[in-house]
Amino acid sequence: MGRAPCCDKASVKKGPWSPVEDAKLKAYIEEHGTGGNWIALPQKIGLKRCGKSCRLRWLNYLRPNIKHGDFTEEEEHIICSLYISIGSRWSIIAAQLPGRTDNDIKNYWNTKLKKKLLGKRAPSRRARANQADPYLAATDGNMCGTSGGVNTGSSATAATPQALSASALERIQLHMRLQGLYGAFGCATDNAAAAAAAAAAPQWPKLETLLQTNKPLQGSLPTDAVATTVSVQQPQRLVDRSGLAASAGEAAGETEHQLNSSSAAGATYMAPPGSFERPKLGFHSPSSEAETASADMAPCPMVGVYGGGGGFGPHHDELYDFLYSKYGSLGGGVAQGGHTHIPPLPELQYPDGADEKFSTWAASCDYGAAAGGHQLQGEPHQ
DNA sequence: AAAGCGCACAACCGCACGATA
DNA sequence: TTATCGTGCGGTTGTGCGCTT
Repeated sequence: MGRAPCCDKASVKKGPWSPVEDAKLKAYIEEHGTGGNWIALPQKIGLKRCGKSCRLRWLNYLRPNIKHGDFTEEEEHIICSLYISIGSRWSIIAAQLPGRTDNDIKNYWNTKLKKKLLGKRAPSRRARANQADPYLAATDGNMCGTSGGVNTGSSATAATPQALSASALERIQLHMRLQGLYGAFGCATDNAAAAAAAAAAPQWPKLETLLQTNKPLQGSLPTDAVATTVSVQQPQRLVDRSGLAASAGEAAGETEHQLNSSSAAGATYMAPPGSFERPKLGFHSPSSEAETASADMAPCPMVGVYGGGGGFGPHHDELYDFLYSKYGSLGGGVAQGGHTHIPPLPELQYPDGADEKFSTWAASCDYGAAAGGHQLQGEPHQ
């Protein structure tokens, strides 16, 4: 059974708002409020607009104290941190940036920040219309399904065993880039350089650091967002943005190459010794939050805290499903789900001297590494 | 000069969810 | 309990502008 449309699409005006329409809407709402009914509002004031359109226009452009224009570095930093933590929950991110709207942040992320941090250019829409998704192509269709249509609609779209959303992949890349993981683990051929790169990479602090510099965060995040924010390490050196940007820029090409080439070539996320069971993702309770806050590096909540319902949202589960489906049958691990076609992978090998750093990362990462950690091996594996 | 292209931003679309009758 | 409605959200598309070729 379909839903009735929210308005008569034949009789509503679409497209850009005129100053007259803006003035009407603004004047009415400032005097009467929305009346709790956006659908009825346009009729009341004689606008040939859909109620949803009115709401969007008010929330994004007409309501007081809306900030437009350039984002500050601090804002960029918060967006980046929260994106890594909670994914594309723009409304939650927007709640941390007074005056910014979710739409604004979403656009800013998609058009500027993502490119700045991940160092990749989004394919043009023409290109997107004419060619397969670059990641799909680069990964033999196994790494992620992204471009238009694949992941349309609800954010709760379940990941297929072999598909990873663009958002999830971006978060892995971001996290890895910020952690300097590629320097530490991406290529085992130069351990000294890798260790140096890892040492130079920005570390991730516990929640208080962010709270101290971003007061609105406190008490305003939904439960799961708080949990996730606690669980994921915010960039520690809030002062080190230039370094962050620089390392992001420097690493961009190389990282992209490594990720793509390793993925494309049968890539070796290397399973840790022992089984790879899929732990249940769960909330980080307030009590465990207090517990983790006392640690120098806030540990991953998936370590030992799997209880309860909820979770870290579709992106986390999606990531885990992907990893699980790909490597669940390895190393004597559980073979649920019938993913028996997964080819055997080489034995686990940590690069010399990297195991300590890797386990640190694995313990503090919530991308599915908590069950023992996974490693992106730079050397292609066929 | 003009066509092609990329980018940024505004707006739309469809779905999920909660409230309510 | 179920159908309907309104709202909020995230993903996608449309469009105008500026730069490049």
